[in-house]
Amino acid sequence: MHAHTASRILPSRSSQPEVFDLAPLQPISFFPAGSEIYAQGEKAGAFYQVEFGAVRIYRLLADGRRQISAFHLAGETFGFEADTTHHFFAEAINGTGVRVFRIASGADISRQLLPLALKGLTRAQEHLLVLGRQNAIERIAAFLIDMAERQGGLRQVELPMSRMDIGDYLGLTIETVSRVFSRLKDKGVIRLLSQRSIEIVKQDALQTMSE
Amino acid sequence: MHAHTASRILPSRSSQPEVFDLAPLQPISFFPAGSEIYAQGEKAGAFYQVEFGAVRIYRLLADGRRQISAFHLAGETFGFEADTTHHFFAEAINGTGVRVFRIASGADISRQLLPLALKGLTRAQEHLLVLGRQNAIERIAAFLIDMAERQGGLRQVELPMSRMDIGDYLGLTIETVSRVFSRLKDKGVIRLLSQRSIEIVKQDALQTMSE
DNA sequence: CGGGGCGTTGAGGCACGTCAAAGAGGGTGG
DNA sequence: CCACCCTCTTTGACGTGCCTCAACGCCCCG
Repeated sequence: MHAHTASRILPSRSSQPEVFDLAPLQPISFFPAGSEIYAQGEKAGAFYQVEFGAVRIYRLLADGRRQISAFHLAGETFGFEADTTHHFFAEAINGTGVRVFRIASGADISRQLLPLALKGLTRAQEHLLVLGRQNAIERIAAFLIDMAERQGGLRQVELPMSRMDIGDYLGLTIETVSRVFSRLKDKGVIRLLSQRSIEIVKQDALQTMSE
Repeated sequence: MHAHTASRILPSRSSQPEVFDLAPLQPISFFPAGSEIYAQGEKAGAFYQVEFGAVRIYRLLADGRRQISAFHLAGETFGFEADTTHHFFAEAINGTGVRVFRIASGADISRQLLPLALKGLTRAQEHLLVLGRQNAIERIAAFLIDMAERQGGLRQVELPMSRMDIGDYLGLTIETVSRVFSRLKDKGVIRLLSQRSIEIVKQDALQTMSE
């Protein structure tokens, strides 16, 4: 874990701020783009709250195939594990500020953690439906709607991650992701403002496609 | 919820028995094959421990496509939710005995529930890798290994669910499931003892295929 | 012994993956 | 400030693994 502690506190864009009373003034660690926050097999014992930036949680197969199980944006919490070992990798996608909450041995924070764990469980199970039973257009539509909701439901949505990340999250190749984006653009459902920023033009059409 | 309370307590085949001290003597409810334990949208407020039989947790798309997010065998616990509403359906696959633990309002059982929620979260995230990045043979191999481990690691594995259930769990059609079973049989990796019972002949080959 | 659900097998099609090449940003150094 | 370069993205042509549609087989239970 190679983190630089930030000298000043940067503002959080959190849409759902979560406060933990066990340690009110944790310092913020800064992780450069692409840097590792923790690795699979590493000892766990903390949890993390994104202050700014974005994080990807993933797992690898021996031949390099990658599945991103979750993205975490500003305000969201991640990193708690079933046992004392991390089962996944966590990396900063862009320059990312993370508040690290070390769990003091003996401390019981199950009350705070349980709702977060349950929310994560529901999210993961819903994502199973996407990966198991939806086609490429439906996957992208569901992804865009989810990203829009997590950014406050605005029409303009920032995508902090690459096409490769999106593909590895949705179980698709970068080419398929790119082609579906183009098809949605041609249909007038979305506009590509820049490579990492889209505008949802026809919210209802997108909603219909995601079902 | 149409359950018949069992008149006698049947033995659990649990490999990982879990005991909750909040209510030591819950009665067992019996659910016939195919019956609903709870439905999506229903009010939550309990959790469930399988005594015997098997349960499927699933979600539906509007057009009937189904994704089973988890199977629960004897000894396993399910049914806790992030908010007060169920996000999934739960059905008995075969005749199934379930111990229902109602959560008294105000009671704090987060200490007991958190490890279960975290284990479920890890399981779901690992299943995401299977659905997102593995092909049909790898999915079936991983499924059989998982079922074998959960039944004590024996060579003979009981599959309480239909091919359709397996397909809806692995994101495959029944035909593909059946074809992969046949290919594994032809290769001598497994033997089909009956439709719902297989023997793992080459454990190591199966392990290799699942990676 | 007969019916019905579940499972298996085959033939053909299609959605997505693979391979390849060109295009678009954006970051850096001159 | 601009030009270059590197990486990411887009687009096209083609291949293939799984799905779809169809028929048959096998249990299991009456």
